[in-house]
Amino acid sequence: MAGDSGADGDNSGTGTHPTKDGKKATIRDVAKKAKVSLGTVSNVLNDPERVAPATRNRVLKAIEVTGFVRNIAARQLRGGGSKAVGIVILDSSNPFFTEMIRGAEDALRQEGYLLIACSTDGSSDREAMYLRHLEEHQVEGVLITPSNDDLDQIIDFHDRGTPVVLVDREANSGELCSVTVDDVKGGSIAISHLVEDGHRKILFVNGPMSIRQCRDRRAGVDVALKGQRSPHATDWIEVIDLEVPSLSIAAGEEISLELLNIDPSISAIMCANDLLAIGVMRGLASSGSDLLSRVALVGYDDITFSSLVSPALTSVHQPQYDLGYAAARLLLEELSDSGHRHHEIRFTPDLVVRESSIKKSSPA
Amino acid sequence: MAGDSGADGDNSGTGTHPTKDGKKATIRDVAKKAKVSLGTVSNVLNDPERVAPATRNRVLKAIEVTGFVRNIAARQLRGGGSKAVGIVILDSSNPFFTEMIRGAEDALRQEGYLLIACSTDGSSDREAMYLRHLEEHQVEGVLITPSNDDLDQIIDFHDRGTPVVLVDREANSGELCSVTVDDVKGGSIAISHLVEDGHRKILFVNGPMSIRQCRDRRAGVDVALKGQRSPHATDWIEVIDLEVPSLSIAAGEEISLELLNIDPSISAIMCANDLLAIGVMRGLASSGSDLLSRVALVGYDDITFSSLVSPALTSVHQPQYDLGYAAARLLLEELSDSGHRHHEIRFTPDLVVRESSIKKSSPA
DNA sequence: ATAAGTTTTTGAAACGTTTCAATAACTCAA
DNA sequence: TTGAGTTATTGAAACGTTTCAAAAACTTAT
Repeated sequence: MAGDSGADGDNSGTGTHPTKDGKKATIRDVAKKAKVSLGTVSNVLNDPERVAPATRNRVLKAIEVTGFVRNIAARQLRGGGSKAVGIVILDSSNPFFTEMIRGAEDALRQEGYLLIACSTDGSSDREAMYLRHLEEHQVEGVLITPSNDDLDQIIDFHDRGTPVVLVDREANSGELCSVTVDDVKGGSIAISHLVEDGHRKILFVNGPMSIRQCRDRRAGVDVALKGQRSPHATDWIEVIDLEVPSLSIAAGEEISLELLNIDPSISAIMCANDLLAIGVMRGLASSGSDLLSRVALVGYDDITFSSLVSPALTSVHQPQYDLGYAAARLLLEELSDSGHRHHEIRFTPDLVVRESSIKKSSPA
Repeated sequence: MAGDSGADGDNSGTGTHPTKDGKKATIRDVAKKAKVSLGTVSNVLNDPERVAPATRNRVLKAIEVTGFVRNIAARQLRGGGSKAVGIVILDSSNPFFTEMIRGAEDALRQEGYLLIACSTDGSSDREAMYLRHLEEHQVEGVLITPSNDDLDQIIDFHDRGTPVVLVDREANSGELCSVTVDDVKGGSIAISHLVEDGHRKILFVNGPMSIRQCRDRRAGVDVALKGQRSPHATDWIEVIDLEVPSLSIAAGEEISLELLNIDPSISAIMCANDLLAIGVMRGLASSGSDLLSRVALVGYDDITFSSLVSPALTSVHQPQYDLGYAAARLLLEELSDSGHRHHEIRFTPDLVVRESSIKKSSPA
C-alpha cells in the first residue's frame, strides 16, 4: 500500500466538492481516493473497529475531501431503515397537537430520526392518502391520532408491516401500542371541581359524540355524579347537554349566542375542550355579555394560551408534550425489540384552577 | 398470451397480501402475476398510455391482488426524486411558525410531497445536524428560517445541490429564493398608528439586535419618524429603546417588572413581537398593575391568539400561512424549471387595531 | 524459513425500480 | 401472401450501499 502523498492534484484548493462531472460524491469516489475497496469504506462508516487505524484515517480523509454524503435511499434499498417516522395529526393549528409534535420530535431527534408531519383535518380520505405516501417511503413507524373511530385502514396499514402507535386513542384489543390520557377521569375531576364549589346545575358543551374523547369526557361526568349521590343526599345535581358540530373556537363562538339566554339557574359551564371554551368566551365578550362574571367556566386540554385569555381558563391539563414524547419512545422500543408486546401508556390528567371558575356565586 | 383465468390458487380469498415469504410485493411479483416484463409494469405505473388496454388492465389487477406498494427508495436510487421537502423552523410552540408549516404543507400536498418538520430552537448546531440528515435523505428542497444571521452553512448546503427557499429572511445577494414580510414597513405602520393617536413618548421593547427582524422593525420606526418630522413640526416624538434577550412570553413577563415604574409621560409601548407583548400583559396583570388602562400597547405578528387575550392586542399582521404557502410554491417552481432564476416574494404587513391601543389618553 | 492463528481487505451479489435500444407483434395496403 | 409502417413489449444495465465468504496480509512461535 503506497502512501497517499496528496500529490494527485484533482480539485486542488477547496475543501469539499462533487465529482468532476458535477454529481455528488459516492462511496465509489471515496474508495478510489483512499485506494481501498467499496466494502472498506462501508466498514469505516458502519463498523469502524473492523478497519486498521491507518486505513480508517485515510478513508475518513477521503470522505472529507470528496464531500461524501451517504445516500439513505441506497442504504434503505439494501435493507437499512429509512430513519424517518411519520406523525399524523388532526389539526396543526390546535396547540394541543403542536406540543405533541414537539415531544415526538425531541424523542426521535435523540436517535437520529426525522419526523414527517401530516395533518388530516379529520378527513379519512386524507388520512388514507398520507398513509399510502408514508408506506411508499417505508417510514420505520407512524404515530397517529386517528381521523375517526374506524381504525380499519390504520390496522391494515400496520398489518402490511409498518409499526403504529396510536396517540390519544386506545387500541381496540391490544393489536397496537397506544398512548392516552384518561378522559373519563378528566371529565370526572372537572365536574367534581364544579360540584365541590357548590354548582348544582351545569351545562356541558360537548363536541360530536362520534368522537371518542367527547364520549369519554361526558362519561366521566356520569362517573363523578354517581359517586356524589350518596343515599341521603339532599340536593340534586343536574347536567344539561349541548352538542356542537366541532371542537373549535368558531363552534364555541357560535354556540355562545345561545348561551345569552340560558336558564339563570345554570351556574357553571363545562366545555369539552379549550378551543370551545375560548370560543364561548370570545363570543360572549363580542356580545357584550357579562355572563361569565356569574357563571363558572371550565375547559379541557390546558393548551398554552388558556392561561393567557381573560378570564384565565380553568382547564383539565393534558400532558401534550409527554404524550408525543412517550408515543415516540414506545415506537422506538418496538423498533428495537423483535419480541415486542403491545401495550398502552395512560396518563392521568389533573385540573388547573384559574380565574374562570373561581368564586362564582351559585344560585341560592 | 394465454388468459389468466384466476385458477392459480395462491393466497386464495383475501384481497391484498405480501409474497409467500412474508416480504412486501415488488414489481417483480406483479410482473410474474400479470405475465409481463418488469418494464411493462413500470410503464403501467409511469406511462400508462404506452401500454395496450388489455395488458394495462391485467397489470392493474395484479397490482391490486399482490398489494404492491411502490418503493420510493428504489425509484430515488434510479434517479427519481424523493418526493419530500424539509422545513426548518426556529420554534414549534410559536403559532407564527405552526401557521407557516400549515401553509407549506397544504401547497406541497397538492403535488404529492411529504413535509419533514425540523425545529432548531435557534441552535446553529442543531440546524447543521438537520441539514445533514435532510441531505442524506436527498430531500428535493428545504424551506428554512435561519437560526442566525450567518447564512454560510445554508449556502454551502444549497451549493451541494439542494434547492433552498429562505422564509422570513432575505438572501444576501440573489443566491437563494426567499419569502419575507417587509418588517421595516411593519415597524413604520405600527409606530405611525401610535403617533397618529397622539402618542409622543413611546417605549420600544425589542429583542436582540443581532436578529434581523428586530433590527428591521426598529428601523421602520426611524423611517416613520423621519416622515413625520416636517420642518415646522411643533411637537417632538421620542422613542425609548429597551432590549430583552429573547422574543418570548417569558422575556415579556420579566421585563414587565421594570415597566411598573416607567416614566409617566410614556403613553405607549410597542413590542417587537406578540409573544413579548403577551408576556408584558401577563406580567402586569400578575403584578396587579393597571398600567395598560393608561398606556397603549402594540405587538407584532398577529398570531392566532392575539385577538383572544385581554385587552385584545393591536398587532402588525403577518400573513403566516401565506408565507409558508408561497415559500413552498416558490420551491416547487424551482424544481420544475431548469432555467430558474432566484427571486424574492415580499409581503406587506398591515395593522390590525384592537382594544390594546384604542382610546388611551396621551399626556397633555 | 515455515506453519498456524488472527486481522484486514476485497469484491461479487443483492436490494427494487426505471430507462431505452432492440425485438416482437400488429395493422394495413398492394 | 408479402412488405412497410406503427405499436407494444422486452430485458439488460444502471443507480449507491451493504453484506459476508473468500482471499490476502499480518503476527507469532518454532
